[in-house]
Amino acid sequence: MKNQSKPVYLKLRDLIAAAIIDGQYKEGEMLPSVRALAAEQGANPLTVAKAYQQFQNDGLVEVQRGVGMYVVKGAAQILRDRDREIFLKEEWPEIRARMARLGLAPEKLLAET
Amino acid sequence: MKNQSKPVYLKLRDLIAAAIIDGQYKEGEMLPSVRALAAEQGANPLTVAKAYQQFQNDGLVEVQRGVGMYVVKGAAQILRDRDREIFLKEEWPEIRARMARLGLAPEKLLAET
DNA sequence: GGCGCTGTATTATGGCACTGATGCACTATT
DNA sequence: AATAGTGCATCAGTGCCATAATACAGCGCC
Repeated sequence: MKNQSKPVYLKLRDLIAAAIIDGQYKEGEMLPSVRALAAEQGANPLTVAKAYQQFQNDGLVEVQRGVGMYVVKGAAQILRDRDREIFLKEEWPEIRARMARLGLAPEKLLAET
Repeated sequence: MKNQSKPVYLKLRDLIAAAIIDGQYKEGEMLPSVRALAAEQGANPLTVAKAYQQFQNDGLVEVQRGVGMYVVKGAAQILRDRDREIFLKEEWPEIRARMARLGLAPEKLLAET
């Protein structure tokens, strides 16, 4: 009955990415250890590691074995640019199409915020 | 990397819902048979049946056993209203938050279409 | 009745993603 | 050396998804 609409490691990935972009995890500083973040989020250390893995592959964090993982310089910028690209190219068109189908008026949505 | 790995039966569900809302599958008319849609979409008949199942449960289609499944009157309206509700309450806030994080201006994007 | 079209139920199987427990390798500090 | 903190690899368990192979049941038409 573990019904999560979204896998935990992806949620964590988004959480971490947001933290980096917002400067909560600053560049050059160390990320929370897998065990620490796992305890904080009530997840498994391995699941957190899997989330971190994504950032290693992209070269956004550097691993010092036995020490910790550090945020690479310029990671926030890269991350934001990349996410912006993905959002505009892949997600936004779908959102627009869906709004059109549902007959939602853009002006209304903007007024409500 | 982003698997567009959404379950097939959910993709089909969205596809059918969109078709009903757009009037492609008109009210009172018959939906494609499970076998027909399966062949057309390159899916398994059982998977299509699973997608159709969702609409039966919601009373949006009526089953005439041995004949076919028919779109109930008012289904398009109900479907659109329900989807609109979900979109506004659950998805739109997240989209807004994400756009804010990425430094994207909603007015600009909405104006461009 | 016979044929062909509908949807439905059953059972089994393979694949794959997610999660978890345990232990190991490495490093810094004492 | 001892200790405690890192990340990482291995193995296993679980659940969902999709498919397959049938078989069954209702309806319309000839």
